[in-house]
Amino acid sequence: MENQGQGLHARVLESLGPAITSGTYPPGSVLRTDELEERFDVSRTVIREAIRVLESMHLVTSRRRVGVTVRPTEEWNVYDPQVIRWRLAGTDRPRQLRSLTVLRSAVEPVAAGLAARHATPEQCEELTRHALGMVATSRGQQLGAYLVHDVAFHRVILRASGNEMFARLGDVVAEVLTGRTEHQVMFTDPDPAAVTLHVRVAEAVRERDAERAEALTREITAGAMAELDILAP
Amino acid sequence: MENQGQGLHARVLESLGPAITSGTYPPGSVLRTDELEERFDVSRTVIREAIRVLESMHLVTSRRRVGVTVRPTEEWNVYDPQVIRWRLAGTDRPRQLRSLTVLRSAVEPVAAGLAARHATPEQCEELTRHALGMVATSRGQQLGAYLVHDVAFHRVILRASGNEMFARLGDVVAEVLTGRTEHQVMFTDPDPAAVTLHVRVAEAVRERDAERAEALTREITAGAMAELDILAP
DNA sequence: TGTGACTCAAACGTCATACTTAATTTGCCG
DNA sequence: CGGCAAATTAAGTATGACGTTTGAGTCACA
Repeated sequence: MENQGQGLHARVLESLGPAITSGTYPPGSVLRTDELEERFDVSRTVIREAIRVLESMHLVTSRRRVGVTVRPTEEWNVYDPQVIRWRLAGTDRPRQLRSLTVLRSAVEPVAAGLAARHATPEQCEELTRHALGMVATSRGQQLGAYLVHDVAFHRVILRASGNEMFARLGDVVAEVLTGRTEHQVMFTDPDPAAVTLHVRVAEAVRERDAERAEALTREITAGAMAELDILAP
Repeated sequence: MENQGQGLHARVLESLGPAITSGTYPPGSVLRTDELEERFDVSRTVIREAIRVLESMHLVTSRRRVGVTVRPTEEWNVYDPQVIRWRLAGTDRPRQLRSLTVLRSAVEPVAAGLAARHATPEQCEELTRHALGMVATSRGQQLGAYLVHDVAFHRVILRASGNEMFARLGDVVAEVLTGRTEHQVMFTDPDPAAVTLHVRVAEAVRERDAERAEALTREITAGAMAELDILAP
């Protein structure tokens, strides 16, 4: 992740954002700028800029005479990568991982189907390389190296789909995969069946078999959901 | 849409945002704050707050000694509702409508399947009501009324899925549906087959038949893609 | 001629303060 | 009791001063 921008306003954000998304300030809570000013020991300017950003994420609204109010959860911009990161780092990480995994299960199969139609030869090669990398690192507690290939594989699929909306979910998928490895502290090696599926998806894309690429990816995401005890849709 | 926030910074945003997303300032362009200050005849405070928001959308980066630089398209937060709205209002609206429709085709069927499992009786009732509303307004140039029911129907599906990520796509779908009606200036009444499909989806959800709800919704989104000449995945 | 360190200035970043605007509360008066 | 007006409060805006980073140009030296 490239985050952690410079500047005081970023520092304030990195404190307020998680505090809001984790429920430290539940919806309806009111913050006052001069209070924050004092708490962070920064000028009004800085606080206001941070507030503006939170406002653009629909985490808060700012109204005269009343203060900065935390908005209800349903209104948050849950697709904002920053918000996703904050929530994954917070208390409802499990819930967050589940909803993101369901999203994956909807998007990735379709993306794989499109990738089979649109992937460039270079992308096919990348795909194969990462799938083989997964095979090579799937045994012997090389979870770190495995994760790198896994993330790269899914990123290529999403990018190769040719749809920019899908492509931008690469970061989200990366977070989910990383989170899964770190969270459940995968002591065991990855499921061999899943590894094989990735290899076969790479094959299907290379052979321009959209149907098969989609179906195989559906199996992968179904596995991911099963891991989190989400009943298959 | 509830937008068009108050305040000067919002006014600046509503001018800069579309200008950037439409390519008036292509990636790599550099803006200087004092130049903007003069152009909009507002204070630095206001400009800086607008810049912070654009920065949080990954539309620009602000660097010392160099100015505010427009970032490459691939890095934009294309899921930000504001950005979506700006792009839909701009020059590459057709391209935008296509990628959003592809996203719909991935998400909505899965959402419908989940809705069949999780929808409350109230939601089932809403669904039926809007489906019947679509039937009632599907003939005789009542496109406005039809659109209202159509949007509401899809919103309920997404919300009833129980997945917050899906639920938040309600606005996006609304934009797409509205855009379709307005853009292609639908003079003709809606396709009767599509109307029927909505009724059947409502039925399937009511009867808790996830498989059927998903399959029927897939037909709906396939139709939407066909309208835009997107080859079926 | 090429390279490296040094200086300078441009542009953003931060602060302090004064003033403006709008919404809520209070309280007066009918 | 009800409605309207004034006071109050907290955010919004403007402005001048100063700090910080960093790109670019310069100059000396090998």
